[in-house]
Amino acid sequence: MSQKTLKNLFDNYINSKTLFKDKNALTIKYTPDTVPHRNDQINQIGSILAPALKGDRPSNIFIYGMTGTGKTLVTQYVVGQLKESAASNNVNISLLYVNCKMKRVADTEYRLIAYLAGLLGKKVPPTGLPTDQVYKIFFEALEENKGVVMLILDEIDALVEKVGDEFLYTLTRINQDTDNSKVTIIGISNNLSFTENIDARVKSSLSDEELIFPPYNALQLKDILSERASISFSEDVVMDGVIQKCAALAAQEHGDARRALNLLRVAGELAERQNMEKVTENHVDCAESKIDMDHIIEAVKTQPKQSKLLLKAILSLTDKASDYIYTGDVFDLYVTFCDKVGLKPLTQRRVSDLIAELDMLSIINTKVISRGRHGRTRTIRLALSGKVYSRVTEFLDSEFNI
DNA sequence: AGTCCACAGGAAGGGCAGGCGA
DNA sequence: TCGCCTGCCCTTCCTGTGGACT
Repeated sequence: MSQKTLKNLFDNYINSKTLFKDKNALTIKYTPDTVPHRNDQINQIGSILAPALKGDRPSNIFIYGMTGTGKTLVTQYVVGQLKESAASNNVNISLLYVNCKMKRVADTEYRLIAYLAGLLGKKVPPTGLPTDQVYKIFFEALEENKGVVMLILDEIDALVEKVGDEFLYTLTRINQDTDNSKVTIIGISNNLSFTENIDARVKSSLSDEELIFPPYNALQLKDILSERASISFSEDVVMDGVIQKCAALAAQEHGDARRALNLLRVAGELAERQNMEKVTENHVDCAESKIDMDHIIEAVKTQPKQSKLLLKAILSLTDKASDYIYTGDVFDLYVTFCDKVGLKPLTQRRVSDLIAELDMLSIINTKVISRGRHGRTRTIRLALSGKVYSRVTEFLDSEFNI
């Protein structure tokens, strides 16, 4: 592209009519004024938390539901309203919200407690202190804090899976071990069978109250989308059927509202980029494959070098063999690749874990099988197809000159 | 019925970088 | 500076195992 045409492109962009009024309303950060189809849950959580307004400690709550069923949104909505009422009645309520999946922020016990202490205004170094020291700092901060503290632990299942449930036990004991503080823990989990694997003591105190958020159906998704679309798009931009299609696609995927909103937003962006005046169903189709593709490509790009090389070995083998390939073959080829690139190969044990990680990311599909005399192993198959496959191959080829 | 393969995957611990207080 | 602490990545060592083969 010459520099002149690039200037034209920018000029065109500035002069083109934008399809969006307020794109924010289609992102997950946006908190709407009302939450449709969640009245029951809002009222339940509201009545459980209401004692906080009189300075009492509400029961702990545990909330389950698949991604995009409104758990976080509803919780933040209720807690936000509660805080407003508290403020106008001169009651002190503190909110501590953490997403336990946040990388490098709250993905270990130490970091979680350090982050929480930070929210209460106590600085804790990112590393270096013994864990009990960090707890001590956090507890002191709680004691100094007059009033009820609402501790919202979002995606708590991810953290427990990673570091165990010990920290939950410590947290649930806060109210017994400290004098002034009144702490209510609100746990939010995507995993419905989460509490099956945690300590019984933790379980009983953590889930005083349990709530399950059912998936949205296509009609409910359509309502949600219509409301957000009217805020975010200019008038008469979204064609008939677009919202219905987004809702239907997301409903197939366990009723995930986040997915539905993403689809609509990306469809709008695609239409805008093509200088179209309307968003059509066709754009939704494109949005669907774009979202999936971006997700995978991003995952591949952010892998460490060893994983990328391993993936390259898997790609090369699947090119040749039409059927499954096995851990042993992959490891051998990976080692020769390492040799060529001048990288020290990892052990088979470690590679086995890396393969499991690639499986978790849905880049490959694996299954543990027994081949009788030929031992137990994992069958590995690429989970990429078409455009995604060629983009990944392209990227890995440019990364390694083999 | 017993053997044995080729790994899976758990447990423990080493080495490193980053950070603390003394 | 030193000793001690952390998380993270990795290795070493180990036990477990489904089913083809003997």
